[in-house]
Amino acid sequence: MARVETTAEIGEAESSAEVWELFRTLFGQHRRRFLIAAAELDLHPAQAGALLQLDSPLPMTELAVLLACDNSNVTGLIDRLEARGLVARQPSSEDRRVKHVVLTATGRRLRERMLARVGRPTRGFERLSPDEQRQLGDLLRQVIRDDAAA
Amino acid sequence: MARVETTAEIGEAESSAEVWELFRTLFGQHRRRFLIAAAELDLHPAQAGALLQLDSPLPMTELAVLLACDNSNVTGLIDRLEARGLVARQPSSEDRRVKHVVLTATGRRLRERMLARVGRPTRGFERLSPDEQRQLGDLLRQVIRDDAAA
DNA sequence: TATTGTTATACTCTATAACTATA
DNA sequence: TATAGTTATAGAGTATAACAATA
Repeated sequence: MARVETTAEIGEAESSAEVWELFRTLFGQHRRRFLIAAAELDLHPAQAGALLQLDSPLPMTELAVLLACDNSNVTGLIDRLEARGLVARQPSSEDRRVKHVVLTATGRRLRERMLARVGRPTRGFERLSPDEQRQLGDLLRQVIRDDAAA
Repeated sequence: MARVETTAEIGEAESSAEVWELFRTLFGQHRRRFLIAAAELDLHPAQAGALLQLDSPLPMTELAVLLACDNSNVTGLIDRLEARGLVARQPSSEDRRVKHVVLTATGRRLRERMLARVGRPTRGFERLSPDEQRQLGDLLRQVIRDDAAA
């Protein structure tokens, strides 16, 4: 394995733009894995995305926010998942306008198969030492926290 | 701002699965930003994705690989981008079966507008100290390298 | 009045299979 | 024979606008 010089060793400053490019590279690779995994399970990308979001029941509107699509799309999307027996609509008892989308047992199994493909760390992450895992974890938590800060 | 205890301070081991979950969180946020940015520029997600890939000219087939979709989809996708004057088909001089997709001046400008929305680091990344930038950069390069290792 | 979810419409995406041109 | 790209087709995704039921 070739030794890779770090920016620290070279003495150059690492810009946030450079780090962002590395992230975009990983994003792209993950997106391709996601699309391939969805196709293997006969799910369209949006369907696979919805299934992954449904860790717990969600109102239609919240699903639309998470999928970053219009409310009206969710109706058809859930119609088709429902027709395949993967989800069910559960009217809310608090607000009769709201319907919660819930995974069926079949839906949960399919979600698990999807997670087996995209929910596990890649080799690159697994090969990090315990100390590096901790470093990376701390840095990512910091990024997520500061991204969320209004 | 509340102080956040790190795993190091707590003394627990950080698993690669935990780190992967943090990455998936960031991936979801980035995907939503991407979809919103594409909609703002009147681009369908696949069109925006293609534009971003076209930093340099690419054969149709390679674009299909990068977009993780069937070859036949790229034909229609590029048809529509071409109809909007964003890209052009350039027959290869080496292999007359191959066509390279090239951005027009208009296409480049639109790509730049897209990059202005998703090609810049988020606040969380910008707020990392120079030392943290270097740490994160080194860790991500290591992950990308080991992911790529056959 | 505002919000949740649906419907109707028009256009785009996506995979499959069959095809043409070139290698 | 194999590969690059296209065409045709069918089903799904997507935004917009208009709508009913509920808040």
